[in-house]
Amino acid sequence: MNKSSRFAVAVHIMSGLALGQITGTEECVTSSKLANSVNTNPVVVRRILGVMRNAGLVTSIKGADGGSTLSRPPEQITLLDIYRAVETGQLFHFHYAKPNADCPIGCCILEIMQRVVDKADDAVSSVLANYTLRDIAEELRERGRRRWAFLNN
Amino acid sequence: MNKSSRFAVAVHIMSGLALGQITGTEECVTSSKLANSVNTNPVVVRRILGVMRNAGLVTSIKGADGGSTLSRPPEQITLLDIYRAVETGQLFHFHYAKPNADCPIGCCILEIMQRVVDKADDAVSSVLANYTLRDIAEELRERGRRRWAFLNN
DNA sequence: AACTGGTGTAACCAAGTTTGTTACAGTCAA
DNA sequence: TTGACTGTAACAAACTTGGTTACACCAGTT
Repeated sequence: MNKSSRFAVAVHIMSGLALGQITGTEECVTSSKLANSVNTNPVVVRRILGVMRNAGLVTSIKGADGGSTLSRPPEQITLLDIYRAVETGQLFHFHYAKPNADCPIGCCILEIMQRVVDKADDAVSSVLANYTLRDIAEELRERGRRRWAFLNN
Repeated sequence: MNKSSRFAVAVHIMSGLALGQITGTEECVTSSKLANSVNTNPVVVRRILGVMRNAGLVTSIKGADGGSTLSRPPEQITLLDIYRAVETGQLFHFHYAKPNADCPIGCCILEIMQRVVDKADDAVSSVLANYTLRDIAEELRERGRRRWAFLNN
């Protein structure tokens, strides 16, 4: 499958924005802070933020005290939105040289497989559509609380 | 997602074996013929056949008049079997540097995402499990018949 | 016994992808 | 004007993928 971690990193970043928002601690987060959380370079974060921005999921503010925020409330952004923004193309790839059309398999197999792939894509989409950024941010907050409680015992 | 076409090529190859089997025209197919249908190099086909063989889906015969056959009847091989054989690892990858654990997001996000990815994996698996090689080979045969009829009109 | 047409597998290359990095121009608030 | 940001280009290193050549081995056929 996808050897890219972009989706995971994008979810991480977006969860960070959502968490800052629902806790009211930070509405506008810099790429540096996000990069520190993800453990990568700020440019990598900005690259992904750019994709989110193009998809209308994120708004960025330039200049000092700049940073990024979610364009919509976190309950209105699903993992499917992020997935669609970050992953182009379908789940499986057919990009090898076109099969031999003069052959009972080559002539039709791609068409048949396309139906299967479409169904698989749909299945993944409906799973991802079930999770909103609010769900994830709430869970992160809850876990944070428990962690904090544990440290104070 | 996966930028590899291995799954599609593997399904193509296995469908070829299945079609030869249900039509009774060829029980044992050479990598050359398969490569001609896929439109690639025989070594590429043999590479994938090797994976299928390791998964117990295919039996190969060496020497002149050699080739490969399905190890089980085509109705007992699903696209999920092929997928599992050919694709290692899960649907989405987390392989970037481990997130910052001293952070309310970094500490927990991977665990949360893992649950999502598992569900997505399951969803894809149940779609793929619905298709057997017999289904596909029958459809190829049917299409072949129609094609033939059209040409003879 | 030699030939022929297959398999299995290693080695290599070119192309593409992905991530990290540096560099730099632009923007905005203090 | 300075400082802290963003956006983006350019580049490199690592890895993956697919195609190719090469070659040892194997089993019928002659």
